[in-house]
Amino acid sequence: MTSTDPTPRPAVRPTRQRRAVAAALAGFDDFRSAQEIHDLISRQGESVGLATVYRTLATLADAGEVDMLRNEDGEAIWRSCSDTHHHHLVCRTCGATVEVEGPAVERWTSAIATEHGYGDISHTLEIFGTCPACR
Amino acid sequence: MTSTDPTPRPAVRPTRQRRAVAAALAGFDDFRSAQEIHDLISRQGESVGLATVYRTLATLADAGEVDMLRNEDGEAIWRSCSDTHHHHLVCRTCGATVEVEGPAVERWTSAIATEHGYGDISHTLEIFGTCPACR
DNA sequence: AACATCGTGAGAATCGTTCTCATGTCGTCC
DNA sequence: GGACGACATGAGAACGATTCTCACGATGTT
Ligand SMILES: [Mn+2]
Ligand SMILES: [Mn+2]
Ligand SMILES: [Zn+2]
Ligand SMILES: [Zn+2]
Repeated sequence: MTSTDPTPRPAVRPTRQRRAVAAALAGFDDFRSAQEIHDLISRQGESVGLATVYRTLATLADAGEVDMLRNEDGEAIWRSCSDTHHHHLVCRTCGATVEVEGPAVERWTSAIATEHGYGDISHTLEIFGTCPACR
Repeated sequence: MTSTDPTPRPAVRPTRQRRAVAAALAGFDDFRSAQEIHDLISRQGESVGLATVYRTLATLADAGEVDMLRNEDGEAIWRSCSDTHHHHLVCRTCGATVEVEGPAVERWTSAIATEHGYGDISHTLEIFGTCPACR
């Protein structure tokens, strides 16, 4: 009783621009803004419109291939990530990022939510600090 | 060996505008944007400039009297809060908010940070869901 | 009352992000 | 390989939240 493909997605075409964004993402470990990523690409000689960078990042984020979070100024920052649920420990100074997991925290959030009658839960959790290299 | 006042703050003057913002904040429990708060004030017959609303909210946030967080669109939203460290369980539909505390989570975040050599830690944690009234 | 300082507001300016739409590219079927 | 419909791109305009400017008002202190 295997169900048929439930989502006949329009199919994402492999374009030069998308490859450029993917390549840029592969080149750093910390979180970068769309504009920084756009600059990185330009500096590598390629040309990709800023709007396309935004569109591509949004697509990748939907697909769960990149994480997007907001810095203290509210700007969206992005980086490629593993495909499992996780959170981040981010250096406030240099941006160095560690992916962290915490089953206990996951359990706690859903317990709290249930306790108050909330359903359909999601959560955001980011830890900021100063990394060993920046102390 | 009591030290002298380390911070001779300029003293915040009690103005009509600041009272209006405080009164507006007292009128709701959920998170609202600066513009919504500005509208609330106007609707109550008073007139306070939008820039002043922003300035007052920022001051109150610095003083720890209001919480500011960002919704999924990155907009800053605000509400008055208790003076102890806490997090929020927010209804995605109506905004109903519950303040929650979790000593275990606090311990976990600092443990994780220490484990990776990070210092001077802070963190953000928000839980979103659908409240009982909205299910 | 006079003065120094702080607060306010209207509108301009910022700036990240999204939208428009004419044009380019991809995949597919002949 | 040419034709075609769908998807993708980019330049610039448009948007929208937030901040800045600066002339003017309010506060509190002597
Ligand atoms: Mn989690
Ligand atoms: Mn906490
Ligand atoms: Zn660092
Ligand atoms: Zn609700």
